Amino acid sequence: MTDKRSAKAAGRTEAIMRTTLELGQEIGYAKLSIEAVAARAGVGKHTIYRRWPSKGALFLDSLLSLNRPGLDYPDTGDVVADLREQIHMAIDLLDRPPLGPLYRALIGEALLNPQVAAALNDHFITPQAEMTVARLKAARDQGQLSPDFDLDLAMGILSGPLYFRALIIQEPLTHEYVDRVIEALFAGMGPRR
Amino acid sequence: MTDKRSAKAAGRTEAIMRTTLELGQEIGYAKLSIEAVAARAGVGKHTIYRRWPSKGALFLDSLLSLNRPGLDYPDTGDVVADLREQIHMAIDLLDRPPLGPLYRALIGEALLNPQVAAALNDHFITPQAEMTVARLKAARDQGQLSPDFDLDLAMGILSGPLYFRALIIQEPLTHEYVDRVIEALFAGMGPRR
Amino acid sequence: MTDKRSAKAAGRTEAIMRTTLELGQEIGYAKLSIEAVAARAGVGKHTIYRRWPSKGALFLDSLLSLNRPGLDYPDTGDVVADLREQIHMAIDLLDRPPLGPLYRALIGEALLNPQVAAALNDHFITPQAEMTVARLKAARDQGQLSPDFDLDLAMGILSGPLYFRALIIQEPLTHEYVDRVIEALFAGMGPRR
Amino acid sequence: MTDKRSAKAAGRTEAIMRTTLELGQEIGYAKLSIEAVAARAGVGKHTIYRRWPSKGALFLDSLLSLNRPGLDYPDTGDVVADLREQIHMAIDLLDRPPLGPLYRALIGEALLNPQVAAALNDHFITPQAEMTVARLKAARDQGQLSPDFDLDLAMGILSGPLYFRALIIQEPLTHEYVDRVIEALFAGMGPRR
DNA sequence: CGCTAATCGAGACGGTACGTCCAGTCTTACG
DNA sequence: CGTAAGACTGGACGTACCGTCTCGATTAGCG
Repeated sequence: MTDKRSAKAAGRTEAIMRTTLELGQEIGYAKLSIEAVAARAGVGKHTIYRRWPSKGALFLDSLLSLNRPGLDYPDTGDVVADLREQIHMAIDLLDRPPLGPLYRALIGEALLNPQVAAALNDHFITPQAEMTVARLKAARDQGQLSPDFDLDLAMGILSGPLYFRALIIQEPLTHEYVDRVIEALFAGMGPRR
Repeated sequence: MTDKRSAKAAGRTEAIMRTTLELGQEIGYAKLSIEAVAARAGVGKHTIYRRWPSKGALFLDSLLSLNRPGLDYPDTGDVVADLREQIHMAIDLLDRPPLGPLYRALIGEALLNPQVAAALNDHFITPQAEMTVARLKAARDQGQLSPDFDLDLAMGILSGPLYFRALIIQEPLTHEYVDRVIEALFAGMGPRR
Repeated sequence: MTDKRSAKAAGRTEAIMRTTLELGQEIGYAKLSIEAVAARAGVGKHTIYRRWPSKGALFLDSLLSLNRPGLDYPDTGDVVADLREQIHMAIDLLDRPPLGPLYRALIGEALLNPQVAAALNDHFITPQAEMTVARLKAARDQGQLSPDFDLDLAMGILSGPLYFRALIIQEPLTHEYVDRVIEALFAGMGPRR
Repeated sequence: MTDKRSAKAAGRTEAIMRTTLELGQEIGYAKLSIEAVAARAGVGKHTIYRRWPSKGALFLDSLLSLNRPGLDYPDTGDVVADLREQIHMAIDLLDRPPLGPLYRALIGEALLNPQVAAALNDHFITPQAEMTVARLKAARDQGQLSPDFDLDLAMGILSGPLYFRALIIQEPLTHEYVDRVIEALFAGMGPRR
């Protein structure tokens, strides 16, 4: 039975993060200000600064507090099908409203602020990547992939094109594009197989 | 015969961009301010706002004014060798100091500011991608690649992992990693070749 | 012919001082804030900080911008009558609303802030005292006072009890009290006249 | 026999006041904060607020806790000598470090805060004035002063110039100046006795 | 002597204002 | 006319204290 103090503080923390997401959706991350979050949440600015060192850190935590569900990787025995399934879900969540624009802004902030980059990696990118790697490793262990299969490289070839298309080219991701990437990853693209 | 006025204006424009890069290297893009650039360049703020609508736009132009050299794609007849050559040069330029951190910040800004994103795409990303696509197309036309070779997909699989590693994972790129990506692109990664 | 820039700036300066006095009368000096003055005057905070280093300095200037009138000393030939006349006017102005409470607060601020104290002395207290001393000196030169009459001491004995009563004892000043002080100054209070 | 509770509480009260004076001397009254006093004294803020309603009240009490000694008026039979003696002592205490600056600040606070003004009057100014008045009254009763001698007026003429010089003009007080005021009080300053 | 109540240190909290920085606009004076 | 200089409004920054409010953890006399 946790103490009442924690209960109250946790409630406030949660309220701040909820308000951050709300405001973030309304006006966008770039125009978001700690001042406005504090005002909307009915909270003193210090209460926010006590918990997070910067707007980016607050925003990161707020986003991470959402996407706990659905991270788990299926393992049906068919590694290709599992990858498709999981990546389809991931892009449906991260590349579409309401989360898509916020996640894009979060990565933008990470590129400007090393602290945020480090936290983002530790709390989201790396765990996510490790799940993919783990699933691939299981497949390799089961003999579905060659013994010298390069797990990290495969992970990069799976994720990279999607991030590139979503963030750099700024075109929406489709399940079809994911499938083509997966296909290419395993089959290669010639010349002359 | 261009008038002297233009000459003077162009000189000023160049001076502003040079100062922007200087300051950007000293204090980082995030802490850069138009105020500071104007002061350092000995220029009125208005003179900057007359030329660029935002810090991001100024920064983009400043960076683009640098890397004109070396964009050209070689065509030795060996598409794999040419890709390696060109991509090695590209990452040497864009993923290492002094340009690396600035380019990273520029992409961060683009993710927060759609105008900058559009301009960055128009003036750098797309032209660069098109050169890769053009080189691949030439190879396809010469029969080195299968007729249904998906040019855009290949370009995404070449660039994506590099951007992913550099920007998201934030690990430095190596020639060896580039080579492994190229290898995988054409050969595929199993299962069972 | 003064330039237009000064005209505009001067107008703003005056508006700020007027607002300061308004707010000062409404909520009192202690609760006055630069923030509130700026908001009410429709002016950026920086515009105030550019002109005055502190709330006290702003308040001092604002008050001094008012009481230019009526400082002049009469000289009817009768030094006692002239002192009465002038001092009555002074206390009517400085010890009664609307100025009284503000002047009291100004002196309070001066006691807490040496910069304000110095400015107050230079711009009000000393000039005022010098006028009294000058009137006394004229009287001495005309033989109405003894040649070794101590001008500064007399000025202190005239002003001191009034300030003491107004500020320390905090009882209102009356013309009658002024008259008794003047009477005592010249006649002495015994023992044995 | 007072209870032990009081003993401990009194110790804490005393510690707070001691800390207040310490900090007041180090950084000045203006920069003093209840927060800082509490931290330095190792005491919760509440413990201070439970005892004093404001910074000014705390400071007043802290100062008053010091100058218990030396308030007593001598009565040697010679009223002039006694006044000199007592006033010399008073200015030596109140117009010189370490107490001088603090006393000055206290009066400044009183001018900004009516509650402090009232408390200062009740606990220091009035008792002190009454002692002077009492000593003068004794002299009058003994026939050393004329029967219609105005006691309050005399007190004002004694104290006023000293406060005026110390607080308004901000020049240090000297025994010699005190003597000249006393001399003028009794003898008057002309014109033509 | 043990128990209820007060007091305490610590410090979180909502709030106000601070003094600074910069954005983006506007004005003036120079060349 | 374009410019350097810089004043201007406005908004947010991150900090400092205010005075209030829990928290447990000591004490306190009272039963």
